[in-house]
Amino acid sequence: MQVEPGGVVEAEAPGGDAVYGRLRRLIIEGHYAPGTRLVEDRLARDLGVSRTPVRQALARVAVEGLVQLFPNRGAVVRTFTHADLVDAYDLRAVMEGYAAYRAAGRISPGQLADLEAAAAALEGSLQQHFPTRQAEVHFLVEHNQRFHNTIIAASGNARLKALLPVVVDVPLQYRSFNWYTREERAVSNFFHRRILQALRAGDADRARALMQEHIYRGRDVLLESLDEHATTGVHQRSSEAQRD
Amino acid sequence: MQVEPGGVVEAEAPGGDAVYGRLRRLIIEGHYAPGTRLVEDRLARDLGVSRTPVRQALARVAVEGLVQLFPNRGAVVRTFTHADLVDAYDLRAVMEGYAAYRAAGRISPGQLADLEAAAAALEGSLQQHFPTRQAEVHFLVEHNQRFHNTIIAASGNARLKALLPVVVDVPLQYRSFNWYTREERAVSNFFHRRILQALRAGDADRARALMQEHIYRGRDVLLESLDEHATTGVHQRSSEAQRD
DNA sequence: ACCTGCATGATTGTATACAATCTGGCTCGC
DNA sequence: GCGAGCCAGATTGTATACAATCATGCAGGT
Repeated sequence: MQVEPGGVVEAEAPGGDAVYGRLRRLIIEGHYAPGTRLVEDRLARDLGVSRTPVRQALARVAVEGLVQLFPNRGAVVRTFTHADLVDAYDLRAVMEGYAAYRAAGRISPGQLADLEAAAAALEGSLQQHFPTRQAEVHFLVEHNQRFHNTIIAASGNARLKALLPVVVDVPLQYRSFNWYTREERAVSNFFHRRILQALRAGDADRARALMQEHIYRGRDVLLESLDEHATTGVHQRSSEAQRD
Repeated sequence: MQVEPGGVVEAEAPGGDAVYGRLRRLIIEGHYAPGTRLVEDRLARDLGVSRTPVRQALARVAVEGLVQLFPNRGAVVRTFTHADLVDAYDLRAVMEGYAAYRAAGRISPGQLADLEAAAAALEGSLQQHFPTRQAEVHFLVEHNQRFHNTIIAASGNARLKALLPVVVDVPLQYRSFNWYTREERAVSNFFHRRILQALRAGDADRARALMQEHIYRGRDVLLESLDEHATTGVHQRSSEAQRD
């Protein structure tokens, strides 16, 4: 979540450099596929700057876990094994479940309205026509993030808000499978509505349970899709770097 | 936790630079107090390297949240408000509670022995004499980390293991208050024993409950101590912006 | 007296040059 | 024919120089 132009992790951290945000976005959106070797010189040319800010940005995304750094041997876009994805989603379920639990007692009317709007946008998108598949995924990701981010913000725990992007921001390439079928999207919308309802009622336990199930469902769909396609370089050996 | 010389956050990331680990340690151990402005040139001289690796390291600790970066105005060691500490400990309770829950079904005999040893070391330290207060705190921190890290490792969730240091690694300055009184240390040891017992029995729910209470207790003691001392720049509102 | 605007010093952001290290293939010796 | 050691290319790690940006203090006008 939170992949804004100045896309930052720590709630505030506005700066450092814009290169960081650009690189982060490129990785998350899949322009550099998992397993790709990131040579500093090449990135520098791609981004139109020198190696210095590139190195900076690489160090930062490495802390987030989006790339792996090998001493004296450079950076590689992190590949996620099956187990990695399971771990990430399990953890996310715990953390966002906790966020929903806390949000139940604190969420403001304005935030409830935001949730309502995001849920409605996602529902409306089922009838909407998009020029490209990519545009559609972008739309879905954006409003889905809005929904989840609003709940996280409503939890009132700044640390949680700052930390969750690191858990959630897995390359889009993986996540896009979540909405592969219309049926799955309908199920997802169903959970959004139920979560919203629980938050309105102030039912913390139920909000958590629903959120956790919502996330677990996302995990299962993702893993099934990956197993079917079996491409996408999920189990790709890191030694094999794609040149372009 | 995990403040080893090569101290890294991502489980693997061995390199990048050693400067990162050193800077990280300096901040965590309180050599640079919260609120201190970190001028690159000065750090470079302190660490005996040029500004380049220092910048690198600053970017990384900023992602972790140990320092705040202000564009064109440099870095400042992060100050923790009362609310920040509450948030961090709440989150830690959730995450480590989850770790304990999972560990209950998976922990190995070897890991149980490690826990036993760490708990025994902490208990023995009550009768032990230390040359300085600092040496004592170091000993306590080390074995306490060993205890907690073992459980986290036993949880079998790599992502959790990689992420927790970011939540837990708050400047030592704050944490050292946790063991201010002998009584508090005894209580802490009591919980270690009970947690160990629950893990041995494979009682996941109980392990989680005990771990959470253990952490909440740590939080309370810390906050009370801080309120009493009221020094330490906790509520320090330096010129820089508070969080949202 | 106070506010505005500029000059100056300090500090960050970027680029480039060079040293250290690794990878891969080749030769030489067995 | 085959393996150990070395040489060359590529790439990372570090240092230094320079440009861009910001804070501060002072002067001058209203």
